[in-house]
Amino acid sequence: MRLQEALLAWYRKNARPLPWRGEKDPYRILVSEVLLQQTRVAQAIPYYRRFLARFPTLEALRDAPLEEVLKVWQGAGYYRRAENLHRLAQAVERLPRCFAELKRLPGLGPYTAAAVASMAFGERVAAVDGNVRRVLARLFARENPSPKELFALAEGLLPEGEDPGVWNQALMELGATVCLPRKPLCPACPLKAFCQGQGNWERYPRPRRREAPEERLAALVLWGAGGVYLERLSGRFRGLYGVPLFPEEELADRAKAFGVAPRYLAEVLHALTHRRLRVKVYGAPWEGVGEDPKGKPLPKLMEKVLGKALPLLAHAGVVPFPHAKPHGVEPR
DNA sequence: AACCCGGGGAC
DNA sequence: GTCCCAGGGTT
Repeated sequence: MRLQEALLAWYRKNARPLPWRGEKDPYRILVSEVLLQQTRVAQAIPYYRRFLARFPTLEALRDAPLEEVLKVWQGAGYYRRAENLHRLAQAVERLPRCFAELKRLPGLGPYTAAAVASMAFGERVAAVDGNVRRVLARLFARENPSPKELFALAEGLLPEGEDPGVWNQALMELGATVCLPRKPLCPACPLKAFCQGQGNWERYPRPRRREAPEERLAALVLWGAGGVYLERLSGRFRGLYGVPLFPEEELADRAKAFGVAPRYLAEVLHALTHRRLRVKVYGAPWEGVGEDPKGKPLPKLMEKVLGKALPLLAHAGVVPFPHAKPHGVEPR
């Protein structure tokens, strides 16, 4: 048990003071864990505060319209998380108290269910996130450990008679602050005496790279009375709002469907992890009634698209919104 | 187990 | 540009 004591002693001294540290309210723990899915701590913190200020309880979240939930989530990314959280609030009266049942809730996989079960309810279950995966891969010198193997290794490390929630957090904290992906601080590591990957950290876990293929899209900015045409997006960015976005080759069909003759305005590049989006932005005056995009939850890509299109449309003689001033984009 | 999905930001 | 973040879901 010396390894456990070493890590816990280190954690007590070095744990970062995060807003959810020591939190016992299961709902608040749930919100923090969902926000932290594939999201860095520093980015999640302001959303955590904002979300709980607006939706302090499961009931408050349940009674809120989805659009408002998305609005609070705007900018955090992975908007399905917000949808799932909202669905979850409407599906259960209160949060289930064990890992197996938590895992059945929408948006809760093995990691989040284990995190909530251990931190909120003290269940003795290992939470394996990206940090823990890296720590364990190095500690046990595994190049490509499977989720099953990682879970078994993590279970084996769970200390007796200690708070499993604290232990899980300690392991993650080590990965987040010492056992770093690129430049691990091995000399400062409390587990260096136990680490089988010492000196070969770059082998564990073996990095696997995937190429991000390019996707060619077109966006159509239609300017009518009162603003631009916005629709609820489906597929990518599902749940948020934006101008029509579609494969480039569909431009003619879409323009015809709207009865407009679009002209090319600009090109926007947007990189996701697995795709590089190359978006040609087209604009056209439009007969319909548009909206002010300011009040809608928009993904970053749409902010880029509108940021380029609106000043150019203004230049083309369409009346812009007061706030849609050209910011740095000079029309030519 | 393998693969797909997806926003953002640090570097 | 690359990498990966306190992953989830489907096949």
